Amino acid sequence: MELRHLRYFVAVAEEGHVTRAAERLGMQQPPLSQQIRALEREVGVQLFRRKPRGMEMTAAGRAFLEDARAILTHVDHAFAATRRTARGEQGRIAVGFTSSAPFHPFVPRVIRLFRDGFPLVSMAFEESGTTELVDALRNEKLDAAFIRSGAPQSSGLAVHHLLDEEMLAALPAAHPLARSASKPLTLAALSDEAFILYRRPVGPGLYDAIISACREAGFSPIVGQEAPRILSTLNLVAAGLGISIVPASLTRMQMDGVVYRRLKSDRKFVAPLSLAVRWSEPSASVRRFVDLARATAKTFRAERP
Amino acid sequence: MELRHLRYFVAVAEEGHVTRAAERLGMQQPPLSQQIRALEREVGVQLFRRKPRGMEMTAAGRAFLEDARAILTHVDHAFAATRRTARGEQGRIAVGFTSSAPFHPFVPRVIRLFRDGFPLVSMAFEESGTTELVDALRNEKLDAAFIRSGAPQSSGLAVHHLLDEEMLAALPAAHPLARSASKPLTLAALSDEAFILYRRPVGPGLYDAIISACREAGFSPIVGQEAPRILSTLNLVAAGLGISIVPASLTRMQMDGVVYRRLKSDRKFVAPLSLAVRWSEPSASVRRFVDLARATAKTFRAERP
DNA sequence: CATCTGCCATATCTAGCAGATATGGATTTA
DNA sequence: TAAATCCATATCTGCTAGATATGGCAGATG
Repeated sequence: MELRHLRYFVAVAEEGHVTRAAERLGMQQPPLSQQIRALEREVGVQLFRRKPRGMEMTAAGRAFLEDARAILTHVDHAFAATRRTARGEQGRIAVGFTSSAPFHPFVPRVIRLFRDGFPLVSMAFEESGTTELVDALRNEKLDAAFIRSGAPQSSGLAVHHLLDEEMLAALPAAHPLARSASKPLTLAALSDEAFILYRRPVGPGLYDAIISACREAGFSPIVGQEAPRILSTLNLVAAGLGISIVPASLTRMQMDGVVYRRLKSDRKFVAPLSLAVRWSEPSASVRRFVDLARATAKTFRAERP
Repeated sequence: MELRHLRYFVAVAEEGHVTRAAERLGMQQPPLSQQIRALEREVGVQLFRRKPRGMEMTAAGRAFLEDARAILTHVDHAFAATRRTARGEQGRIAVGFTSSAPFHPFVPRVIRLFRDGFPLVSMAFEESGTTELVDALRNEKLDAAFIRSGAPQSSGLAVHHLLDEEMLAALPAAHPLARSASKPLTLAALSDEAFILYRRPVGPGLYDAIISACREAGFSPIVGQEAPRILSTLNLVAAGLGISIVPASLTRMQMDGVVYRRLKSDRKFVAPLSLAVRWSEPSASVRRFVDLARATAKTFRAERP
């Protein structure tokens, strides 16, 4: 039993006439007659009554016609869906991001654009620290992740740098350095402060960037507290336990008791935002997502140099 | 593209290994490899990644696997459903009956037995006069009908006699002849009465039977009223406009103002109940229904001779 | 490092069968 | 009654699915 039997059966059922059905199928009547017979023998049921002027379906034939049509339609739909999947227009993508990434208007913008462009691709989201995201990528639990690392030393992953975000000092509102609103601070001015930093094993990217920048400014920062999430960091600053250095997009978070200050340094002090994916054979949907993110980043950077 | 391509694809997808899938399918590895290639060429999508130790599905391949499985399952179900239809275990049957037929316990019993025995056969019901039922049978609107005729002269129909039902006189409660409860009436005793009869074009079976019996008793009945339905007949009797002769099962209808009397005659005065179907190629479900009705009638007659 | 094993791909051959062609039988139409 | 219509059966032929032979590559083993 093959699909051609179903195609032949449907044609004869719809025409009610073997010769006309054969024309429609582009073949001769006798073999079509024989194929219908073969089908009846295989099902073990008489599907048609032969009349002097055509064929009339039995009740069993009518029941089979419904199924035959549905099956042939399903085959067409299966082909189409498979092609859409291959083109990245359909499928599933699991995206992760660090806790600071969603504050940046870029990330929601990429997600919106992707959803608008590929409505048949279902998206799942996960928020975690960088280390966990990298593991999840490796384990194929996630397909892509927005992270704050410039270039983690992770084999099997491709990290696409998207953009850099200015880093600001986050100070307690009552801090003396919080008063001069218009003058950027030097890092050196913070050398005696207790720093509240994002926990390194969770977010190595930001941690390392801050340490490195302070080293370059001539001091090793006093780490007073480590916080498990970016929001905990700001909470501790608001409580007056110390200062921190955070990506500028965190200012979108109206946090009482925290004042943000720009930083002046010899080299632009920025936090990178990158998209990490596995090197090994990304699906077409993932490739589409990466391409869109990179194109959007390019546009974003052009809009605000 | 044929079903065998789907069968081959599913086997390879499930085994993740061409050689093992070929064994499972009872063929050699090279032609299976070629057929998978042919399928990929036809869909225009890479469904597998070839690895040194087996095959790994792409995202498109995974999408296609779901569809392929569903299609193959649907084919199996289509065969099974078609066979069930041919055996009369599935399908549809439209049954009609005259307005007096459902009062007989036999009819609901047949319907219940059929429903219990063939739950996959859907049933539709229609109530009408005999003439209309016969037309509907001819027009293939109905598949079977319970009628009151013994043997209508209708070409193309087969009429299966099921059982006979005693006829009773239906009298107004205040009628003088209503008083002697235990003695059967002779038909001759009703010769001066106005008869209320079921309209002949609607129900020729009962009408003719009554006229014929009266003729045999030596008189021609005075037809005072004709009624369109059996219930109308009893309503007019209750109103005192005349008497009627009705099948005994009508006594199950508790009608105020009507008294039923048995009739005494030289020949048993009965109303037949028959099942009519088309001669031409009844579906298996209809054949099943007829067989069940006849077998049930035989049982019924044995229970009450 | 060389050799072996495992596994898929390509090439060639052969048998089976789908479709073409010829013919026949039954019914309907003119 | 003859011709037309329409499905069925028989025979033939070309195509392709599957069998067989062989090759290439990667990984495992000694």
